[in-house]
Amino acid sequence: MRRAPTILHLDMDAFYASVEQASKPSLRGKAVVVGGIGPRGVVATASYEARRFGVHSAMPTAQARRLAPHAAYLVPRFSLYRAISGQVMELLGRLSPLVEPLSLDEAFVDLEAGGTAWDSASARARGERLRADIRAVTGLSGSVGLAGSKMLAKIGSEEAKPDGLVVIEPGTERELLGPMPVRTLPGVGPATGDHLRRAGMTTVAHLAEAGEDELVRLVGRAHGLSLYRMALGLDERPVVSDRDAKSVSVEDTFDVDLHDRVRVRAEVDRLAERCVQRLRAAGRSGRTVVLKVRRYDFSTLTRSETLRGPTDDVSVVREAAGRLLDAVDTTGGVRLLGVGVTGLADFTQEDLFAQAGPGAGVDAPVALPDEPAAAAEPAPPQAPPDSAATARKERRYQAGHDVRHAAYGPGWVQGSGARRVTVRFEEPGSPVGRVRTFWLDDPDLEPSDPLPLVPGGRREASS
DNA sequence: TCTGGGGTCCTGCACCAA
DNA sequence: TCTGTTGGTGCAGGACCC
Repeated sequence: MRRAPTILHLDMDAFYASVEQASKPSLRGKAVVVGGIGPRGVVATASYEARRFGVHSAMPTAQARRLAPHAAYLVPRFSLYRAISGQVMELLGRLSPLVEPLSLDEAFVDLEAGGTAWDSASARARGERLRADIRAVTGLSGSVGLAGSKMLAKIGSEEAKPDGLVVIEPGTERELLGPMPVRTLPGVGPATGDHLRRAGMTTVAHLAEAGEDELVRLVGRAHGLSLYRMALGLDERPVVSDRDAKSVSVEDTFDVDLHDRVRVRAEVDRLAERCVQRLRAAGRSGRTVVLKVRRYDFSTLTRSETLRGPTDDVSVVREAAGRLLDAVDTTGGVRLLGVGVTGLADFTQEDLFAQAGPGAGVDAPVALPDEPAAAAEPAPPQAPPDSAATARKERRYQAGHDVRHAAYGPGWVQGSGARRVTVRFEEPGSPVGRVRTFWLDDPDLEPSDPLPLVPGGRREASS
């Protein structure tokens, strides 16, 4: 535990929803829900306006629609979020070489390692400057926590939300943590929280009082030891940049359960191909192939097979996934399928050995399927790419995505159906725009790339 | 109400070899 | 040779995170 609050945690406020509000003037101040909009979709992010109706992340979208029927429901645009995240991460990189991204909208920064803060006052000044720079460059707000450890910095940014900054002064940790619910601590989710509650522990102070031995007895060795230290406010985990991925996987939930075994096998093949594409794009190979099956009753099982050496050969992964599927009973229906690869390496052994299974190994390289560019990013959960013949056609105009009309200019899809698409013509810097409806095959209308949120691309931030 | 997608880490068990 | 121990590896499942 360091003596100055020089670990910074940044958390962008309702990130996906805020990006959508920034790029669509008509949605500012309105309830916006971003996530899967199909029958089995869940909410990824809700704007603060939508949260007032009780909508929150991970809630089934169908339930959100009942709570907030008038909200705007939009499909995520990951390529845009990634681009904006890149701008934010670049600002963090100016503060320190030690930046640890946790996701597109969250990161830790070690200010001391960057020599940009050494005490409470300098850390606070850096944090406020960062928030101003993020606003100038992206037009969005982020909340900042500053403390002597990662755990407390994260708790600080949570307290600071929305659009604030909180410094937790070293020495005040136990007093601050004591009354907080156990769920505040990282690693305590619903199951552990319930477990602890049944043992009579509902606050962090209860955990500190219980002692190490009791916590180890309750939740296991590794978890118990770390839980006890966290409860005392002790957290020595360093900020680590450049973490290597340990696995690559893809999965799809189907709008309707699959019963046809041939179809299930075809989906597994397709997922294996997508998985290998991602693997290759990352320049990696993997040794263990994992098949995931979620059945009609939501019971989930995984089966894995370890090869003799790492591979990035699509036929090897496909064959292994197929063998794993052969050993799984899918009667009753399949809700989700996934294929993943773990045991990642930077080389392959395909040239050295023929891998297990007929048809695999040292034969000619197998061409990857010719997928559209959009396949490089996660498929929206509500629309597995070929879940229905109609999906391909309608996917051209997903709710929230950008379009351009030859006469009316840039806009975004407000909705589509009955062979028509409704577009609102506005852009980040414009006033609220007007709505017009077109035929799906209108030649003057086409999908387009997102426009920058801050007019003129980006402004230079202070350094 | 009816539960996404992409990950990480831990635990327990089986098996094998020294 | 048999038995018990220990440690590594593979596998499956669970919990958690964003």
